[in-house]
Amino acid sequence: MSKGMERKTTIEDIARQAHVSIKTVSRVINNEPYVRDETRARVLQAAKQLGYEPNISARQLASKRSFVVAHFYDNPTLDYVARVYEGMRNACNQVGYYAIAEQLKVSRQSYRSSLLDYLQRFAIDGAILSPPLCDDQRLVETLLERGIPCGLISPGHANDYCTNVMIDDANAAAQVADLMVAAEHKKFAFVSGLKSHMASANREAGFLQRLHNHNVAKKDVFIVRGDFSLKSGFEAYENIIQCHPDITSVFAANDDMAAGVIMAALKHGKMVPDNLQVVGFDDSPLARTMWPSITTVAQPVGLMAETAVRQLLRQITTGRCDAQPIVLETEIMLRESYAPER
Amino acid sequence: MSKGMERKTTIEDIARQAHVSIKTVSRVINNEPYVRDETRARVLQAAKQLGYEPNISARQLASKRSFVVAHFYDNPTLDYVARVYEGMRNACNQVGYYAIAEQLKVSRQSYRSSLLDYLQRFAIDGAILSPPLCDDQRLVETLLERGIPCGLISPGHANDYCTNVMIDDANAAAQVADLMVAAEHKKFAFVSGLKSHMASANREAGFLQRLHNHNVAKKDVFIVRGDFSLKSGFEAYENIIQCHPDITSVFAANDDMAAGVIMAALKHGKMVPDNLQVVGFDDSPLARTMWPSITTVAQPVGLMAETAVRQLLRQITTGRCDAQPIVLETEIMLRESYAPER
DNA sequence: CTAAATATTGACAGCGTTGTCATTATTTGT
DNA sequence: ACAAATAATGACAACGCTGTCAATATTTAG
Repeated sequence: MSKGMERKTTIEDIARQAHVSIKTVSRVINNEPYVRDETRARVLQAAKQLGYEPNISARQLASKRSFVVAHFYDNPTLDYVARVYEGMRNACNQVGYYAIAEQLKVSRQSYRSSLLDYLQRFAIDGAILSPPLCDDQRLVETLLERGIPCGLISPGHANDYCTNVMIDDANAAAQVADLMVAAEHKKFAFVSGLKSHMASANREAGFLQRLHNHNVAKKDVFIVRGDFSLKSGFEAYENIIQCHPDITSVFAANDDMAAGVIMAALKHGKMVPDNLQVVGFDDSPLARTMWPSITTVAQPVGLMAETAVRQLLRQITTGRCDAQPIVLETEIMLRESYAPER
Repeated sequence: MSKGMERKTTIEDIARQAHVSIKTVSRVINNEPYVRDETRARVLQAAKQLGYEPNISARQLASKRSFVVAHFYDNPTLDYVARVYEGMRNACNQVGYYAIAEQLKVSRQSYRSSLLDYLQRFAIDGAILSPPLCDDQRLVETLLERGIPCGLISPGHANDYCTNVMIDDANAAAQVADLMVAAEHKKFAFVSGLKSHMASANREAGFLQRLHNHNVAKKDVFIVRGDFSLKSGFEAYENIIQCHPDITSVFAANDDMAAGVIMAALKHGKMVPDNLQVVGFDDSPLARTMWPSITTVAQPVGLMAETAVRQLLRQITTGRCDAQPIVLETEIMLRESYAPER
């Protein structure tokens, strides 16, 4: 039972070694003003030498801050939640914060009271909200009212009182158009998602606009409405091959539909990418797993979360909120479903 | 800035209301002995009435326990990690514990020292290990040496000094055999995973044995080796249809390969499930997303984690370890790729 | 050069809980 | 009924840190 527990070093140890009071050490650790540079350096060195790690519990207890940032989500894929969590952890770990995740079922009547319960039990210093929660005005207000700053990931509209982090869907889709045109394709199809989904609409607009810029005629672009499901992608392609069998290039608003397109193509004897190139969106696990693997637009979900948390922590520290949306770059993951040389 | 923070009730408030000392309240809260039943009831009632929630930080600080259980994993899918996390949270939340997750890259030389670093920074009361970490003897020993009890999820071999939670792969596969035979199929194929993967081998054995029990002749069962990838499932079926075009029933050792089988079938004009029924294993998101959706064996990953944590907490409390493996039930998720009536 | 302003530091009291140990009931054995 | 055991309770000091406020340097203004 002897837990090789060599006592962890405390502020007091540092204070002794640096010949200052524990309060001064505390000031240095917390980056507070009113410490002479020379003193600060001495303390920092002692801390480093002793391998000091602050005791979070003591901090929480004394300061009444929780050093916890929570991610509230509703019903995205677990993969998405995990990526957000990882990004949050990256930002948190460096500065002694904790990240936690909590599902909040908006569909339930009582969601607001269950949020309040939660806040009662676990004090949190900040909240990260992902779609669809980030677009729930009431929810955001509830949090802000209680003095909890919020970071929104991919909000439909940027909120003036929150940190906002998003991608430029239209621009990402435009890059896909560039790619397809560069590969000398002439006839295209776009498989859209539910029209209520703002991002899908932006992707469609960006894609069409850029094709237009490349002098692709309207008649050479076919648009099919899907619902983000694999099956709807399958049906979309059945539709496409029937109406426009000469289409060689399909861009789907998400990866599931892209996979459906590929399967339908397979059924009709079309080889991907030889006879048909397909591009998706999201870089979901399926895009990697699929065979052929799917070329897709990767959203930097983890980085978005990391960025949101960083900005949020800055806001917690300074007290000032910078609502200027931060737009992160997407990346096109070139994989098997797209062949650059034809 | 006024954070509607109506002061939370403390042990002291309860003590006052119940006319006992704070220490007695502490005893009740922690379920310690040496409290008269009548007193206990009085305290409990006061606590309930005041809506008491223990202050975790203060507890941690005073008791030097962390009330944290960590999940260490290496490289499973994020989906898996998320499910484990959810299960852990279920077990933890009820009893005031916290769950955290941390990736530990075994491939890196320094993984052991990075674990020690981690343990240095975040004291934890228990660890949950999932494959492949749960089979790393050195890792487990390192943790046990430091007095940290471990719970293993799906270990290759049960460890006598840990909590072990697993499923019965052979039995689950046997149930699949029952299902297929019940649907009056006569010729079968099994697509295996990597042979180094113990679970895959068990699934194969269980499946074959049960078919044999149903008087299916050896010649009516065809085995193809895959590597868990979708592509290998695709190739497996190309192989199957070439050698035994009359096979109507395929069981794959995981869902990705099952999806590959379905795609290959599609290419060859076979409709699923009309001309071919396919069953997978794992209940991965793909099995739900796929069209047709895949009938598969669901591992209760969340429940396994929850169970492991519960047993682990019991061990932390009592100090005694019950290494008797806990075997949980799998569930067959009937979906589109299997048609019971033919 | 001196008073006032400001920068820098430290003493000390909590934060809400648990651990230790002393104290006071209650039960048990004879 | 009495001593010895055991059950039940409480007083008080940690735990490691931050907040408050007083004390002491140092700089600035006049």
